[in-house]
Amino acid sequence: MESPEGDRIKATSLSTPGSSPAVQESPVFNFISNLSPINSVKAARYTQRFFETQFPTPPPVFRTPRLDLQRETSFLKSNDADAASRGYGDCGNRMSTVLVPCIQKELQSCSPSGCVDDYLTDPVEVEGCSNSNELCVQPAKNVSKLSSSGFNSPTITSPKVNGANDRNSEDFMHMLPDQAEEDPLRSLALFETAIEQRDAESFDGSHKLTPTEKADQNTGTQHNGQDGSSQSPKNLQNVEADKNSSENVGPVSTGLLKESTSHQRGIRRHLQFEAALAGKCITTSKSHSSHNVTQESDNSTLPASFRDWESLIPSDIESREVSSGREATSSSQNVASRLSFCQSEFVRSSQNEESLPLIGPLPPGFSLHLSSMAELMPISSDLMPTGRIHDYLKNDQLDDQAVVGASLVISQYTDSMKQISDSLQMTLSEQQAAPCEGMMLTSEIEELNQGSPKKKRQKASNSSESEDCKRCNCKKSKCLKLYCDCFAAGIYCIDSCACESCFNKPEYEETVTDTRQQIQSRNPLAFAPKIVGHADSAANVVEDGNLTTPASARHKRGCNCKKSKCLKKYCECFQANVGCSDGCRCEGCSNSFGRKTESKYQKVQRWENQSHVKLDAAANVTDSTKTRTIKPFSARWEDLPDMSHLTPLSYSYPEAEASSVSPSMREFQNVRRAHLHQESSFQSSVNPHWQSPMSSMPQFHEDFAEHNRRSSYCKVHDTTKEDNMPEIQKDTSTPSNASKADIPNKKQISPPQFQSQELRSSSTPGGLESDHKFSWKNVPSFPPLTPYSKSKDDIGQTGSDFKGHPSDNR
DNA sequence: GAGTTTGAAACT
DNA sequence: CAGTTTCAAACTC
Repeated sequence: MESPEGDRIKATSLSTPGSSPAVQESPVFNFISNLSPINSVKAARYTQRFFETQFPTPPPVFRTPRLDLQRETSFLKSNDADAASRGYGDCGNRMSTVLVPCIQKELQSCSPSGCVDDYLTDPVEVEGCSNSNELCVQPAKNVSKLSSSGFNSPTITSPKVNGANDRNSEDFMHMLPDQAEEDPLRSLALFETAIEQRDAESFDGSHKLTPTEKADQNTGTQHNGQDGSSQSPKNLQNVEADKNSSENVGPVSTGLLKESTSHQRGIRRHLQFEAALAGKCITTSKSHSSHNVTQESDNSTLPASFRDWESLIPSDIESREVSSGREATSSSQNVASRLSFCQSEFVRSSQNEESLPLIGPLPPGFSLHLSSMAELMPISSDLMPTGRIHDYLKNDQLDDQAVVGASLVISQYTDSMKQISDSLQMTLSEQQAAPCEGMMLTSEIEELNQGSPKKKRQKASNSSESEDCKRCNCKKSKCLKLYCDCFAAGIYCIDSCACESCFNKPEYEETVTDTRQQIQSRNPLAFAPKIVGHADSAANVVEDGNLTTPASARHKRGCNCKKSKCLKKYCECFQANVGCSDGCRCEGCSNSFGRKTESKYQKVQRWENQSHVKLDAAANVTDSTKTRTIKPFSARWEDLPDMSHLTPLSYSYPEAEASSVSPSMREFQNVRRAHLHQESSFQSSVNPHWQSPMSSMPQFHEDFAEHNRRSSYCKVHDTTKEDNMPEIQKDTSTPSNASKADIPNKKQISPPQFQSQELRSSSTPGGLESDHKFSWKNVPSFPPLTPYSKSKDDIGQTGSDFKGHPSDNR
């Protein structure tokens, strides 16, 4: 555990020449810092530098393959594609870039508060540190989770404690912030001691854990080789390794770690996205003054579940939490409450602020994909009283006025903290386990968690959002195969899942990662969205008064339905509310959202024409051919809205209609949905939760919003994906033989107008011959599978299927 | 709620 | 690559 401390200290001193100015040494500053997480910045900074000096290359957690980046981006793109890229694959670059201004700021202002501000705005600097310091482990884990959606990042299982968690530090930390207010002198002394020891030992702690982490990872690797197929996941052993390593760190924290680490991690995993949103919530609502200030300050009691975001605020609070496992554990539910609360707050606020990306309530388990959102969320230092304190303390003006002013700020700070803490705790029971829009009550949640899997499932099915808030029910796959919807979606299973022997949990992160890697090795796009949609296809064109909404979204590989005729949810295309394409191998396709081939569409047209004939016999000749002549462009899905008035049904959203109509009616409505989706100018399958930057046309925003209100935010597996299809995938050129879409291809740029045409053609699966000229040339995701593009007529399909009375075609 | 059907995923 | 098996969701009764 010997470390080249001298070198590191040198490096540290170089980067922070003014690390100990008069301000920091002053009692006033100590006291103030004692009441705020300012001091943590110092530790984090040290660890960051330690990392920088010790490891020239970024930690392996940054080695997220581009594919994963795409996947992650698919979830983030809706918010901010650029930000997403910054938050993920470019995190290393980002780190390097943000570090410079941060250090510059430090040089400009040696005040810790200033540093806090810097850290709050440059969270990635913390992330760059992947080593053992508590303040760095969390960021590292955060990064790990960022890439864990790809499950590619090695698990950083190092304990969340280090040498910095010495007795004095812990005592000092425990005082914050309430006790400090009551006993400033003691806190002052403890703080000074803690600072001194941290300065001297933070490197030791980091150094201590570095080999431990390595050993830990090696242990995991060995286990991987030993029991790749073992029933007990290797992560279990890693967990043990964690504990062992933690014991090496320090006796004070080890026991507490054992108590809390597992639980905290589990909770944290489930709340990652919420934590991210919480961070964003704070950012968003920074103008809301005390409320948000308290949210931020309330971190002092937040357990690990919140630290993913909290890591952006490097603070002794973290180590305090770790050292106080009891506190962390007991408050974990509060965290969930707070986070959920903040999530909803954020959603509301984000919807009111144009500058913010539109994010709806997110499904639970988004952790793997959205944990990186925290990185995208600049944290305002305005929320922290440190900035205001800094105003008092800057220029080393430590006169009485400064002391009084700073004390006032601190007092307000602590008061608001308490208030918000109370208010947030009230939301706990309602928000904690209500993954989908908080619709489940605490009693329901408890019942759900206590009951059997079936009971869980039943409960879930009874909940109002159950239809969309899908939870797996895996029995044998251990939720480690694509059979598992959660796993396939890149999310962890949650309590509401009814799965058995589930390993798709944060505790088995490494197992999940390895499994995922294996699957990806077989199929690099196995975790890519199955539904690819061109959001910009929303550029509906009004042709001849008809809205030509291309059903751009398609199943990437296409379905292979044989008996369901693509009219049931067995069909992935139908399930995703997308039409079948020529890439589908389905037989007897009657997908109401769009059939595979043209012939079926012509039958629809015939049906439409027949309807016209019936209603307007005087104007139209009964000959359907003549009808087509009258309306030459009617052979398009876009024209289907015209016949909406001929149908006895009024459109209702799928979720609303599903439960209130008979099966036969439902299928008929499915048919109607095919064109009503066009009517609504957007496919329902287009992700209502994550607005793609590509969907820039304003008229669709309302559609999105409306759909957003009506549909659950938990449709992770189908609809969420398509709109979030990474640009690189959306525009990816796929060889014609890449029917399995296994090969990511180079980006192909096509003229907008051409794409529009192409998309239009895609909206008419099985469109007219004239439409085939587009031939998916630039829609590589749906390669023309000519062998399967045989006419539906050959299959013997009848137009009656589309008339909405297929009832049960089996 | 149990059993059946279905098609994707996994396996050979 | 094709055929088979496994699996979990969808569906039916």
